[in-house]
Amino acid sequence: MGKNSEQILSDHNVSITNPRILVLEALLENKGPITLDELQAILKNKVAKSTLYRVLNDLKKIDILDEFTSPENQTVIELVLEDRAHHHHLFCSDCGEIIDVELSNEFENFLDLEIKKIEEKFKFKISDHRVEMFGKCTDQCENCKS
Amino acid sequence: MGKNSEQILSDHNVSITNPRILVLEALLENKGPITLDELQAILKNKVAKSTLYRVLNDLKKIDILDEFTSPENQTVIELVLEDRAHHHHLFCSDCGEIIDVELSNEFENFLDLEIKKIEEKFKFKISDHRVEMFGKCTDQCENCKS
DNA sequence: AAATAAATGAGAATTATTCTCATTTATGCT
DNA sequence: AGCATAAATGAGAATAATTCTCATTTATTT
Repeated sequence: MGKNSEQILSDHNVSITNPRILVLEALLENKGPITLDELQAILKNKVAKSTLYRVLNDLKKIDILDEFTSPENQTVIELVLEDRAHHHHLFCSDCGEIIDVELSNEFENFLDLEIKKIEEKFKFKISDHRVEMFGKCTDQCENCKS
Repeated sequence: MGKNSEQILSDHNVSITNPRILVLEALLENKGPITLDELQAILKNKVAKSTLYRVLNDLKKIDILDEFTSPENQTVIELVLEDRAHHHHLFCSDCGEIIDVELSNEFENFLDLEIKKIEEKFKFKISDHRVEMFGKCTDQCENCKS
């Protein structure tokens, strides 16, 4: 099984505190992206709202938290540990579900070539990229059943 | 030269009003993505803030406005007229510049194949996608010179 | 040109996020 | 283990972003 939250914190030289542990545990348990609203609901009465924002910023600073915005303009966060493979996201506009997706190595190689071309054309140094896909899940999804 | 703003509005069956024209003209003039802050600055004293938000929502409803969030969490908007080629975005973390990028047909075809695989695997119907690239522009950029 | 429906401006209300500061908790040292 | 110090937290105030309200103005239809 994966690292526990205290391990993660000490690995990154930040102090081990209860709110940080609670946030990390919630994110580890969820496995995958989660909206800020959902996380707040999970941690209600356990972590003060201001502290939650602070902890999330702390995790961003030590580079283990990815934050992005859903097509519905919801803030979405996701733990990115070293062992997580590079991946992308799939959004369902019906139920709001966000799914981690891995694309083939073949594809990623092709994209890397494209990126080299872009770097030359625009005199850029590109350090990262993200592919987002938008659509609807059909019927097998928990959320859509409701 | 491209369509004028009144044309665009009537093409989409929405009434032609001054605030809408001003917003469209600002977006047409800018050509490319613009942050909400920048747009607000351009339209200060010309369009009320509440009206600006409303107009942007109107444009989204008629599907000619794309909104997304920069890595710095800035709201970014961009006019998407029918004649705009499908494209992606390149973000500079130094100066905040956002550049429209077109990727090769070859690449888009490859990506479409990948997307078909994803659709099967996750039982999704994918209607759109977006590739975002993050990096730094080197030295030729207006903003970075300052 | 009048009647009706829709859009606007101004600011209030709401929501999201950051900040302040007194108190609590973690860490390093002995 | 126990103290001293620095860091983190909770609660709510402050700020920023967005939506809402409603009286007035502007478009549209006839």
